Amino acid sequence: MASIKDVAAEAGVSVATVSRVLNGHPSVSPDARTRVLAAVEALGYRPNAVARSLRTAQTRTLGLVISDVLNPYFTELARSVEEEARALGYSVIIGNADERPDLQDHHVTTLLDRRIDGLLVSPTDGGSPRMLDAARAGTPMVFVDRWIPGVDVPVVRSDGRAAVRDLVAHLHGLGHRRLAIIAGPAATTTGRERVDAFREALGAYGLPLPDVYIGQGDFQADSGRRVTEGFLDLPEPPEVVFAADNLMALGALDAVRARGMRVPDDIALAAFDDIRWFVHTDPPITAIAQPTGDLGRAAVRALVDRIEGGAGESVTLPARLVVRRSCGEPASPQYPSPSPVRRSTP
Amino acid sequence: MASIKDVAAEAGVSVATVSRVLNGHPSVSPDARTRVLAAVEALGYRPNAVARSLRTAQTRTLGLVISDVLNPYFTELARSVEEEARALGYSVIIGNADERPDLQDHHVTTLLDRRIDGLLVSPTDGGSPRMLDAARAGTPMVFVDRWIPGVDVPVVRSDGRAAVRDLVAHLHGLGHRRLAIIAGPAATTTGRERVDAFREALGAYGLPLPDVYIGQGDFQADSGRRVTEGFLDLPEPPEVVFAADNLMALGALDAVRARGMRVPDDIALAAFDDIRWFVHTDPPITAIAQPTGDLGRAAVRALVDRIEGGAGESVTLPARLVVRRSCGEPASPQYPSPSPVRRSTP
DNA sequence: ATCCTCCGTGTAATCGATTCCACGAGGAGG
DNA sequence: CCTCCTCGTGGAATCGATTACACGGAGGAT
Repeated sequence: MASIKDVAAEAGVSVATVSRVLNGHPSVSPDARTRVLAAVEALGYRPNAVARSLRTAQTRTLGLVISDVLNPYFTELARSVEEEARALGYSVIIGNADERPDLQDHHVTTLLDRRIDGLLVSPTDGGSPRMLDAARAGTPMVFVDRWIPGVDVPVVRSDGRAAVRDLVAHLHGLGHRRLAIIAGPAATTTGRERVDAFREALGAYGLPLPDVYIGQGDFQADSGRRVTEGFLDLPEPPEVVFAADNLMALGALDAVRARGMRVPDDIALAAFDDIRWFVHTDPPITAIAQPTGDLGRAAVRALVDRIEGGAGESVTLPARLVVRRSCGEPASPQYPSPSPVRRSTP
Repeated sequence: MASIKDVAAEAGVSVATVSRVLNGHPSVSPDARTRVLAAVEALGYRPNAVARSLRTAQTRTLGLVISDVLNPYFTELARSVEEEARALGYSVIIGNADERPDLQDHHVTTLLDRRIDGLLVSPTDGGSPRMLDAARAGTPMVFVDRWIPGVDVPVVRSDGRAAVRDLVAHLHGLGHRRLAIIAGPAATTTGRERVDAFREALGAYGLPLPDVYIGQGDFQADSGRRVTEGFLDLPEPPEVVFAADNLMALGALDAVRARGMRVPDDIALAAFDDIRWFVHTDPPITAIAQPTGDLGRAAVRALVDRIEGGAGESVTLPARLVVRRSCGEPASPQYPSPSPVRRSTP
């Protein structure tokens, strides 16, 4: 593959001049510029990004470590991240942690070894040593969706509290009183927060959230299935199951169906994270939708800001409830469904 | 960040010795080895992959350019590719083309600029100049899922012909005679092949595939919606719609529902590419499933083989029909459904 | 005792870019 | 006519690794 030397030889100038032409420096004569450009064209030359990165100590690359690519929420996040990064002149390398701390560590390490300019992380656990070291060492970093308390890194996330209150209001209005939740891993902030928000919202109606109605999941479909089976085996099973992510909702649906029971007649179902398929499931699933695209874009902007010496501001965006039929018929009798319940923040 | 020089200074040896320890060369005294390792530990040193790549002219990185990350089929493919690559000591950088030739070109270019060791592509179109140049220049390359005829590059894909025949047999057995297809872009091999296979299978039953029953889609949900609306507006609408990918099936479902019609009573639906949600849609969707994970793994093995000087063999794996309820009740009366129709290749 | 062979180690070249510095030519100003 | 800038350009250092080559010392063979 042609190098800058070949171009210089072909154009009859020095490598310095070639470099100047390629980087748009002003002091190059029109003549030299033309000859260099012609040589570049003739040789099909493309600058070696590896060499350039070594010299300039920047890669114009962002690392994104997500918890699970198979989760549509994260795929969408990844897509918006790449899009915004591209618009700002950066590339993105994605590392998929599959909810496994060891894999997360592996990806953080490889990304750091590649000297990415900044790191976007949705941590799977309390924080791997490698990640904390990097944060402390000053690697530009931003947490997205999930974060690690006590680490001084900007966080871009969405706040589901209001939406969870709306959901509980909706469920209470439908007459449901025994509500259960399939929680995410306690090591993640989203795992804990969604339970807290749910408990708090229930409290406002004087409803308890007994321990047996808190199932421990891991954001994967299988755990949703397992936990739901446990709920159904209870002497007094819940009337509603709220899954803390879309994959666990899928598992819950599997479990309910395997018993020959029906949603919402026998048991109601709601989920955190809205996905396109929820419109077409049987029945359509009521869910809390995050502004995923906005989250991804905001995260990239915060990170690039940090890279360029800024502070990198934390951002919190509201989630919203999307009512469908999986919790019982909404007030308005027939499809198309009424405008979703929304809480107007005063 | 500490460099190899710092480690050398700390350990009281030369950089050559440090490098030898790090790369496991035999001629290093136990004493030197210990001191180097201690220095590495003390400084938290990690080798700079950029510098290493420049010197060795290899990055131990594979590029994967896929057509659409939001399509679960490709996410699953990407996941299995990364998994296998990791097992073989490679990293993967994913480029999402969003079915846009210009974006595909952008990613191929950036990946090549980074001097990835090999490229895995699922081409969006007839082949961008950049890609063809790379193939001709000898960049190790493997096509996966889709390919470009006439280019001398191994292809790893699945053959859906047998499964399509099974599908048509199933549909014919259910009494359907007017079958339509939502095709993918004609520029892609999968776009053309699925139509051909469908036509051929219909031919075996003496059924025609009139042009009005071939809708032109682009593998995105919107096109599925649009094409289906067109079908429903026909004086004689089809009894079955076969979508050439899962996103167009989603669009078709949207369109049918918007008309207040029902699947399969008013119109039957089948899709290419099975996804987990198809079990829970209303109704569960009959689909042709590709062995996605195997495809991804085989593609990586073929590519790494090429990188290491081998020939890189093409691989074709069979797809299979998964019968659900979206085309009408299957022979056996009640859920759980009977074993899927399968064609035993003689 | 001499010579040859390893073995462990260091010096320096190298990969492909960027960029500081120096230099020569040419124009402007005194 | 001499001096001083400016401009375009080239030479060479540099980034952080790997690795060919040279070298000194130890040990074995003769």
